[in-house]
Amino acid sequence: MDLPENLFKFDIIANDPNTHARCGVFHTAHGDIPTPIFMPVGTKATVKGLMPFQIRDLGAKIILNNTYHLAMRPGADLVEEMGGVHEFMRWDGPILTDSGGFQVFSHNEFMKLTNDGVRFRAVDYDGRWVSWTPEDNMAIAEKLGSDICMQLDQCPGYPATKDYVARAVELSSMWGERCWNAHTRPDQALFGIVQGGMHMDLRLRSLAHLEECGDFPGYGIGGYSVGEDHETMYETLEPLVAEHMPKNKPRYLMGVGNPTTLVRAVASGVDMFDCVLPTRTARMGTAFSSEGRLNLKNARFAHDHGVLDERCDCPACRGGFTRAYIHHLVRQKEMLGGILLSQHNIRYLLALMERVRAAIAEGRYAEFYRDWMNSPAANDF
RNA sequence: GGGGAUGUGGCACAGCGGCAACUGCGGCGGACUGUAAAUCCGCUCCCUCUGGGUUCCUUGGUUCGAGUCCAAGCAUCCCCA
Repeated sequence: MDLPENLFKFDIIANDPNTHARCGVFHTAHGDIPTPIFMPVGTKATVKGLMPFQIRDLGAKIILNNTYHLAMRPGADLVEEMGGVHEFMRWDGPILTDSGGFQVFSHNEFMKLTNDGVRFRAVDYDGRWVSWTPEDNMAIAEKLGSDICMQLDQCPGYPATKDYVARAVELSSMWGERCWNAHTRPDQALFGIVQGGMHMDLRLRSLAHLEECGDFPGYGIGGYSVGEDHETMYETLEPLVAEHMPKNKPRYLMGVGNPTTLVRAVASGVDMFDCVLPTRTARMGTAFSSEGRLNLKNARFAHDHGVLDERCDCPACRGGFTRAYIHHLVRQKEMLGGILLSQHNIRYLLALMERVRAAIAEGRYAEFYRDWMNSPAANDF
């Protein structure tokens, strides 16, 4: 395979003059990723309910898969045998695989640290104990063949004692180094992950260690949106990103998909986001809109002739599917309801990010930010 | 005409002497942030609501106490003529 010369380079196209926002392009073997960007989540090698061409038509440039889930089912060897995860799921654009650290550590009662890794129960599958080292995790990621893989990390929840978070930072740092040393696949970028909870000193320690142990082509920012309120998150997130993280590398705020948080985090200099929020809430009957969130299950939509959002160009809105119809689908638990809403919500976030990029490119992000914060939707997210 | 069965909250069902009454559906609302999630959680007789009032086809009875037992009536369903 011929690898492009600019592989994993991050070209910054514009820096907003009044905020820390920037727009750029990150180059991968399966295509360029414009930033800032939102990445739809397709945990088990599928964005639930959507065909790859539909995901592409919504404007998605990169999607997520999950190493842990795919390792459990159908197994990394099988995916490799089938030609890698792109071929397996028939998506030829960039793919980022999350390590599974989030999953492993979200069930603390079924997890224990070992000398060189973790043991945990595959609670969502057969419940058996699985042992993982950072090296194992890299081997799986390489078999899957994603364009970007994430280091194995420990994601502490909130609230957590500083001591506990400090240990998570130590462990994540050590694992980041081991992942860096174990990772060999040249067409796959490995991102380190900054942890440290709501403690600035721990965040900086985590970042410093990652910078020492390898030349990561990008950095994840983990351990936010784990139960803390928004202002608590911004207290450390904003200075961390705006003042301390390397400017020439993409910064990926993991697990955040609230539109208002996206807009604000971009102003601090975040480049990438992912979140299950648009797709999960879609399947549960919620639509994102310029009016805020709409719960399509509500009786008030039963006779509503309007589309989900007049300003939206998603298939559901372009197709003229009324709120009344989608209300009916959702209430009857018809598959199409979740499918239409998933497309709508993904499009909502991708369109938002398109406007974000345009605003940055034109040097008017401060204005965009102000307008967003004054919009009716801003307070509802 | 004869025989049998059943009547419980919007619907379907449970209940076999201590019940404002199990459960499911329906209805109303909420949650969802690197997907254990097309899931989960409330509320759903009335009121002046950490209490009170009326309920289980109707009426009467037995009992400290009846949706539950007895009697009569009404209604519905099934079988035989």
